[in-house]
Amino acid sequence: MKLSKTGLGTTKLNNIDKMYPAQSILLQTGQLVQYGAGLFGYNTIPLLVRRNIEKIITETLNKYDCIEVLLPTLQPDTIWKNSGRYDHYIEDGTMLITETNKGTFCLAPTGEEAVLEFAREKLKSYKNLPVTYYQIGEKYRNEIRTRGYLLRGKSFPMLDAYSFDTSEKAMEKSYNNVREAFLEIFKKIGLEVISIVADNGAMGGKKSEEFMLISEQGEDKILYDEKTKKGLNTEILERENYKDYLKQEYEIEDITNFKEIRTMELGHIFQLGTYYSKMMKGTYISQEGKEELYYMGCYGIGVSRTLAALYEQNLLKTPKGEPCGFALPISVAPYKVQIVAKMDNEEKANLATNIYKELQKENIGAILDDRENITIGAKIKDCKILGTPYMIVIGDKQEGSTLELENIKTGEKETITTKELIEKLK
RNA sequence: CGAGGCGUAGCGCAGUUGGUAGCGCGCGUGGUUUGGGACCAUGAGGUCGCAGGUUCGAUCCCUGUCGCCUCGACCA
Repeated sequence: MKLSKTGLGTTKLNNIDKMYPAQSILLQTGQLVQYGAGLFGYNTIPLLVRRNIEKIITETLNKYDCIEVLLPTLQPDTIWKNSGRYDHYIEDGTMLITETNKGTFCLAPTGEEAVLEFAREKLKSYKNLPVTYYQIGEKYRNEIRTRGYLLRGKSFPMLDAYSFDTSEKAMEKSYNNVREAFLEIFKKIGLEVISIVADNGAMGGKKSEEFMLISEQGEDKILYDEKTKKGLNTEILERENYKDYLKQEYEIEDITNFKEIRTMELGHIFQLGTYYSKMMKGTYISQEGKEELYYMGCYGIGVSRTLAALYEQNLLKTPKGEPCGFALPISVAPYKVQIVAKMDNEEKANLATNIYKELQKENIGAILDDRENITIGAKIKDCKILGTPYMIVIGDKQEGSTLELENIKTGEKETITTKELIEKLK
């Protein structure tokens, strides 16, 4: 990507939001644009980071034998009336609807109804099971109160997955399969996420766990024990028989050593049992020729929330402690290296352009800062604002074709040839 | 939905004890610059969120309303 073609100018940061500094920088620099509470437009780099997160999700889930599908986000109201959730979601204002002369349509806040419609078409026999479907799609929730910009919005991309099984035991197996996949996904993205006991709601079903990132910016309060790495959402304590629940399902007997910390919920998984399949008549024919209900599980990852968490976690600060940008992990950074060059010097401009072309040839994402009439100092600062992990400066100090590569996060510098650079970033 | 805060130029903010507005950054033009956000000159850009009321006159006072942010409640 050539910076001169992106429409991005330089922006001096000022008065950064203390609560969410990284997102504040994204907004000030035009990388995110806010349209209203919980409604955002994405400029190119955050969008590509988001795609990379989605790519990690899909590749990992595929590896774990999950099947990618796409369900409509605009759905006829009938499927919500069939499940019995229509009135509930309308009353509490969560679901957005559109009235037309052909009936009422719902913007889906979640996908259980739609996926059951989908499953019924094909999963008619025990021979078709088990199956775990998943999709990444925009979800719409008219949140009463949005929070933390991307952390809780009204329109947001979410990964939602649903497993279909013939028995409780099989459901548990599918659940654990997705659970493993989720842990792998967060690890690949570069976020240290813990899984903790969550409330499984009024829906019945046995287990439910949340994938939490420990962060003061989070809105959840959990009790966590660092030694055993076990934790639970404090909402559990409101249940009558929480002690039995913790003991039976999670082998947690004593929580006196657990400390209260704040976290961001990035993922949530549930064993649903037959709750939805009963309500929506989701059945298959068993080996004995009988009609039986699906055992279901459902699983979600908030993609935009994960994106926001990623930026916030990789915030850079000046020596004085002022936020000044971020350096994204190489696994999700769409552009690995930024080439900052003195473009008014033909020799240096050519060197920069050649490196850029070589990297392109090797399919390594690179940014060439070819904007004219911007001082090199400003370009160097801009590198931090875009989140590029590595930087090459071709300026007055440049001699020959040996390059100086700087790791933006650590500030470490090394001299390197173009060949070595390609090897390193491949 | 309860409580608090804030709406003034693209962004961040001043300000007017009532006489229709400024600063920094950014943006345009000309020139000098170019290694950790350069400088000079010059220029453009605002129904002071919206609607009523009080007043000779309201961005400022009053009432209402909308929007945004935070705390709480809520959160498949």
